[in-house]
Amino acid sequence: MLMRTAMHPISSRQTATVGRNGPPPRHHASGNSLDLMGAPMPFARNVEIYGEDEPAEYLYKVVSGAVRTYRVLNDGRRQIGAFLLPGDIFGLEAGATHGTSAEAVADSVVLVIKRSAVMALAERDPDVARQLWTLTAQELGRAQNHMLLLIRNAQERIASFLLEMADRVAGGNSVELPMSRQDIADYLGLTIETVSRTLTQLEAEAAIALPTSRRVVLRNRSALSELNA
Amino acid sequence: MLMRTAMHPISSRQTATVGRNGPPPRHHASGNSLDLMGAPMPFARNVEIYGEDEPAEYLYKVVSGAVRTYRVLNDGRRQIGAFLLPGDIFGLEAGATHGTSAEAVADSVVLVIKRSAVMALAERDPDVARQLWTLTAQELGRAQNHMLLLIRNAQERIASFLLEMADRVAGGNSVELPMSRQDIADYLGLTIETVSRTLTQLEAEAAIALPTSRRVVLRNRSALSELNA
DNA sequence: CGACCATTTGATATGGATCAAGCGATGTGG
DNA sequence: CCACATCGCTTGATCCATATCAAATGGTCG
Repeated sequence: MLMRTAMHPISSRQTATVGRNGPPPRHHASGNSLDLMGAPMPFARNVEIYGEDEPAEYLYKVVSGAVRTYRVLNDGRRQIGAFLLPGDIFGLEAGATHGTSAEAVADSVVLVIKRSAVMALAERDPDVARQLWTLTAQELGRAQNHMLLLIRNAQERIASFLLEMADRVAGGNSVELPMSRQDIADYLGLTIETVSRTLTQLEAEAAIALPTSRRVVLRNRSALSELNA
Repeated sequence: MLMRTAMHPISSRQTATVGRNGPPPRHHASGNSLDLMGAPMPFARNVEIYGEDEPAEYLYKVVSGAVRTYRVLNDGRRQIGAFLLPGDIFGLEAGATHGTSAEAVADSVVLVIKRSAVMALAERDPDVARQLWTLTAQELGRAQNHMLLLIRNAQERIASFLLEMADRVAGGNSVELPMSRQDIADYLGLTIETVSRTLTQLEAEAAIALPTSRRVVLRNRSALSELNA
């Protein structure tokens, strides 16, 4: 059983992790307590932002583009745990090292925030501590939902994915997907072929339209919601 | 696709949730900062400890027996997210409500701890706050591992499960499983038949022995570890 | 002993993986 | 600016792991 999956592509070679190149220049960004003192940093498509088991020196917030976090099995099978979209925070760890790897799905800009600064703040301010905890708890909730997703059939997984993306991207019923079919497959625990076929099938059933391969129009949300169970 | 699964059994009727019956009498238990002020409470096999979306008034620590946390899809499919064994803490939420349901797998004793007390403590003591966060982060790590599990084949899932249980139960190579085949199936995203067949198959391959259906002897850990990938 | 429940085993069906080829868009070098 | 190589996606044919349906076995409790 060796389901084809992206065998962590070019990324491992063209790594551009912050930690290795030294910290980015400081920069002030006003906003919520966790938006403090971050430096915006560009990452090209498929470039690694951090690797599993690397020391968690920074945490991150997506400004533009999209990011995937994932883990890889010995034999190369990849499970994408989350897609992060603008506004989403990622790479926040309670422990010393990252539990997943992260890569830019498309050309992206990411706010890079020093973990030590936030941790020091949390030490003194219970509200900040609570926010950190809450962020981790939300990620846990997402992970638990994702487990439920992985026991459903292909149509249900795709429907769920499309509804999720439509809700998060906020463009009404028309969504421009930032990720490839392979990314979707590795997020949903399916093969690229099954993803493609299922999308075609949903189009045939008039649940969606596919003007281009990356653009999806939800034509019948309630049909998708029923699949979403 | 309606994979048979335990349709949340008797439990919903014979609920014995703490919140509904009023708090248990106070009782002092010495130990780590989170072991404070808990009252031991017995739960019979298959009895609900708390339900999804119920207010999280208490957190819990297994004293003896075993507990399962799970979520259920509309159509009844159940995904067990974790088995909790003696020493494990569960039901700790950053938000106001529980994200999963919890039931006793076998007759169990559980330490019931008032959440408000712990929260108040965390407000003043950054170390306690950090511990709460760390506990949630560990659960997140488990959930991420579990997602990886769910994309593997049946043999790999079973092998991984057996190694996990053997490590946690700490009885050398011989493990008495507290849970039924149905529980295992719902934990691994398989059917009860596939679980049974795969165990039989591993026994035929001399990787394990099954003196009784609940007792598993690991005869060849390295064979199992290879499957564990 | 008999009823019940959990587990195993057998036979068959099927959803999604695998293997393979074609197609359209995008980018590159001549 | 066009021809060609490349890449991502779709479609087709077939296979296989696991689900499903069904029955037998075994262990437990009254």
